Amino acid sequence: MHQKAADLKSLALALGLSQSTVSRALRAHPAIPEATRRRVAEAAEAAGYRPNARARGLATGRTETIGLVFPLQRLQLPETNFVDVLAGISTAVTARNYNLLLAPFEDDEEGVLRKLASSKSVDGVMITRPLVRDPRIALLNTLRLPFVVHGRTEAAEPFSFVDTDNDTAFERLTNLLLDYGHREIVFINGLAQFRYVAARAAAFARAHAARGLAPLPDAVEFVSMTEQTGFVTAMRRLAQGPRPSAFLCGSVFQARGVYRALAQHGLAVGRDVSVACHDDGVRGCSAADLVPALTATVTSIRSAGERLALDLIDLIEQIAPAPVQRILPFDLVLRDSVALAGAP
Amino acid sequence: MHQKAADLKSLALALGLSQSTVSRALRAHPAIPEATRRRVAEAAEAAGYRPNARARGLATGRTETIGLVFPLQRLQLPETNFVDVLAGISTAVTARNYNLLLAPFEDDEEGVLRKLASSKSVDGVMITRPLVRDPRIALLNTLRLPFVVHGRTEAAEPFSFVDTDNDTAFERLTNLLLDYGHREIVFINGLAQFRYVAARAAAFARAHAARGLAPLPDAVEFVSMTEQTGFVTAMRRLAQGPRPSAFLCGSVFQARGVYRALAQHGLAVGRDVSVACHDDGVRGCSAADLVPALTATVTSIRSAGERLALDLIDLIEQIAPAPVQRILPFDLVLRDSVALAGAP
DNA sequence: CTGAAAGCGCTAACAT
DNA sequence: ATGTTAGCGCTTTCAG
Repeated sequence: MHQKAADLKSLALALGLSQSTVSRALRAHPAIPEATRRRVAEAAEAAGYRPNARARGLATGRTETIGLVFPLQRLQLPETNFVDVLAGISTAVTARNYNLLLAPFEDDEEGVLRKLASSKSVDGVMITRPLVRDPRIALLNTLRLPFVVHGRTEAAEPFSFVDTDNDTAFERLTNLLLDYGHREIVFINGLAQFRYVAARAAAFARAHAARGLAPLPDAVEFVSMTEQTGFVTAMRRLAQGPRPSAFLCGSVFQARGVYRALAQHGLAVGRDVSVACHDDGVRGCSAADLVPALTATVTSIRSAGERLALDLIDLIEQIAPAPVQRILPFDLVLRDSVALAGAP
Repeated sequence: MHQKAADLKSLALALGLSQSTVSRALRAHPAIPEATRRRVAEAAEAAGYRPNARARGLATGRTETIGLVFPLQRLQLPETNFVDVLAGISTAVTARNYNLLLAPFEDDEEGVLRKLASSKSVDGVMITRPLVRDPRIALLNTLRLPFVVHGRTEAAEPFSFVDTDNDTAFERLTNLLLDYGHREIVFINGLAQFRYVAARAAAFARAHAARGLAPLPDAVEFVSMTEQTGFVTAMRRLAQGPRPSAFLCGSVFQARGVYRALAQHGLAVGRDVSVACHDDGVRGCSAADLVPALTATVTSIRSAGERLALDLIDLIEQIAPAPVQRILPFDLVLRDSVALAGAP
């Protein structure tokens, strides 16, 4: 047995067939009879043949690789849901037999996108955390690089996205607190530049308006999504002016900080001050595990990641017509952190 | 302005040069005079030219892409240092202008490695968490795919690795506890199949033996590296037999669990029972932040990830001769969790 | 049903 | 210093 390169040419030679026949047989081209297909498949198996991805890509114009573009910084934060998104994406690419190219950037995201597009190293990309108005949409459209956004944004042109139903979730959370009689609600939201943060703030306002109620002045705090920020913000709000009757948080991280602040003030979550939040299902950070258990709208950011990749692949393979726009559902789970306002 | 394909051919045509000259000029080949180089560079810039990565790869046999092969499961654990490794790797590939291909697997790691090798989609790979005897080393060597291992293993053939100095770290940690007079030390270690776990256990034994001391029977617990496991294991050891005088932990996660177990038993860390551990510098999980602050050997797993990628790239570009074997240093940081044994 | 031949876009001898 | 000419390993017309 001589160790040949195990490429198409040598396979064809060994089988006494032409390269094209072997190529077709391997890809189960209809014009190839079952018998030949089998024979070729066996020879390929025996030789340990695998097509050279680059050569195939050069010939077909496709790489079966998708890219994930993200700020390097997102891996450096002490708290991040990025891993969960990545886990979902990994599941999807494994299932669909695609490769995943990680494209971190420090500041020049546009450069990275341009490079991915023109070097043809991926068939499409996923981008995350869109701004309220996000220039990447227009860029990717002109680059003609298929893409799916994790989250929505305002854009003139249509684009594909996978997003949590933030509007409804925060409307329901706000309504829940209002139903329980809370009128002084502080909403610890995320940073204002992100579209989902804006959507949540709008939902909060909408729920109040629908009942002819006005939120507290400065009801909404636009801060980062960390335990520390949740803590600091809650401490500040507890120190100044009348005590809020409830806190609404954008993430379990923030809610943890709020719990800590309340404990520090000797206030019992639920009895003294209610807390509710949105729970993305980040590993090891479940609203259910706080004490007392935290009322939350729960989704799975992991499956959002999975859908993100699956939708992109469908788009690339034209299984789905563009744009694919998907809004993921959530459950509102009542636990112990919300109680009637002004109870004993 | 007509929108040409912006490939080498059209560039060459527009410039009135041959493809090869343009190709050379773009890569600053010495035989090309500065004037031409400039002219070409400007035209390329203007046309927005970027080489087609696949075509270049096919011609050169190189992709400027490295792969990271890992069990999908590692992204699903509630506690993992994987993100930190990934952050380091991302920094390195960004700096060296390489691409990073993520290759998750469910069970068939060998299949993934074979595929990466034969499809020629990466120039080399990084593998992690080697077993005591790891079959991947031999496989990768026969596949002739350049690789660097995060961690060491027993192997007949030489291979490149980046590893923490586990032996020395755990020898020093053990010696520290012994110096403080502790004789009943429980070592909450990792799972026995991993080589670094075995190395740590050996260091623990060595430190005892050097003083003619015998560890407790069943001194070493081979369990997973989570807070929960640390908690459960410590609870068990506290319930059965004489109370250990100190706990040594493999990770801050486990140490957190030990802290919780001690609190539950009304024991004060430091005063009643000492605790020491190894701290990989995982984001948001620093030994310094526990209360009381935890004595630990500290390293940066992030920079280990960075070295891992840098060494692989050096190997690929033959900047460094194989094998590159790097053992990373650590600091032993004394904090408040270790006190003299049998003190008031 | 199968084969011959022409690319895909680039690099790298080998000329000149 | 620049051009000519083969490929790299595969897919895909186009003929038979």
